[in-house]
Amino acid sequence: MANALTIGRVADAAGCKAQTIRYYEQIGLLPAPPRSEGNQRLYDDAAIQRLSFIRHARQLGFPLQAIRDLISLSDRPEQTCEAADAIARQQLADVDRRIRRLQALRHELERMIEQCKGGRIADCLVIETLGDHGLCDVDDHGDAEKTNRNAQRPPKSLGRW
Amino acid sequence: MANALTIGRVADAAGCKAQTIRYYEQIGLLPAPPRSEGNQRLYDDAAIQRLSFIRHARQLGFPLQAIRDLISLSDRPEQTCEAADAIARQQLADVDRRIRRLQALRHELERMIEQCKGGRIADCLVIETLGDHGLCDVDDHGDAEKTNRNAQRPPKSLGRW
DNA sequence: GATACAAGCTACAGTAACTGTTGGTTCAAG
DNA sequence: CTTGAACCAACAGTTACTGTAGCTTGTATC
Repeated sequence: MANALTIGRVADAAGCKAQTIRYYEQIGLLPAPPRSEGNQRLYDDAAIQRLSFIRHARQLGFPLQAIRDLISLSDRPEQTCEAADAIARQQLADVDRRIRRLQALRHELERMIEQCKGGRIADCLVIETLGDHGLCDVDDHGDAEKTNRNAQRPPKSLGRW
Repeated sequence: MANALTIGRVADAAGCKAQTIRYYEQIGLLPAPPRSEGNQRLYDDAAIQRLSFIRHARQLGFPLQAIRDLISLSDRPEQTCEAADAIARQQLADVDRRIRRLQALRHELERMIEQCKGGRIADCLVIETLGDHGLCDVDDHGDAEKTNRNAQRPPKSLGRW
C-alpha cells in the first residue's frame, strides 16, 4: 500500500518532532526511508510502529542504547527473550533507585521549607541548610544523577563568602 | 590565616572532582581564587563552604541556575527570604512530579516483566508492550525528562519491521 | 501561471552539567 | 636529582535531543 507519510505526519503520530526522527535516523535507530522525487522522506506504517516503540521506551526511561539492544533482539525472534527481560529488569531497578533517592530529596526539601518562616535572608534556613550537609539525610550511591560526596561539617552559619 | 588548600584537597572536602571546581569557576559560580607562585589555585575555608553549598544543592537536584539565584540572594542578607523559599518550593514541586512519574513507569515496567514468562522473542511481552502505547498508564505532562506524546494504537503485534 | 506560506531539506550550534583527554608544569618525597 | 603525583589550560565527548540558518519543495489560493 502506498500510504506514504511525510515526516511531519509521522512525528505527530508518534508524538515527537520531525527533528527527532531525523536524529534517530542519523544515529541508526531508524532505517533511512525512501524519498520522494523532491527528496522528502516517505514513511510507511512499519516506520511509525518502530518509532512508537522507541518513543514509548524512551518515556519509560530506557536509554537509547538499551532501545538499540531491544531492537536488535527483536530482529531475532526465535531466541528466548531472556535478554529483553534482563534489560527491562535493569531498567526497573534503575527506576527504583531513582524513586528512593528522590524521596529522600523530597524529605529534606520539605523540612527545609517548613522551617523557613519568612525571616530575613541572613537567617534563612533554606540557605543555611544547603550549606550544611551534616544534617542531610540524602544518601547517594551510584545514581542516575551521578553525584558523589564526602562532606565535612562546616561551621553552623554561612554568613558572607 | 594562611591555611591555603590546593584544588585537590578542596575537591575531596566537598566530594567532587578538581575538574568540577574549575568548571564552576569558569561559569562564574565560584570566584577565581588567588594563585601560588607556580600558578596553582589556593583556596580558603570560605571557598570550601561555598562549594559545599553548591554541591549540596546539586545533590538536592537544584539546577545550577537556581543555585546561582540562591547565592546572589545570600549576598543580600537583609532581604526577606521569600525568594529563597520560592526556589525551594519550586524544587519540591519538581521532585514531586518526578516521583509521581517514576512511579507510573515503575508500574508499567513491573507489569511488563511479570508477564514475560521467558518464551521466545517473537512472543515477548516486554517488546510487545513497548510497541503498544495504548496499554500504557504513563501520563506525561511537562516533565523533567521532557517527553511529549500523542500515540495512536498500532495493531497488536509488532512482528518484523 | 503567479504567489504565498507551510513544511521539508542539510548542516551546524547549543543545551545541562559535567567528565575525559592531551600535553605540558609544579611540587613534595626520597 | 629524580620520580611520580598533583596541578595547569584547552578542548572534545557525553545524552538525547532542540534550535537556527539558509535553502528547496509542496500545496492552496487568486
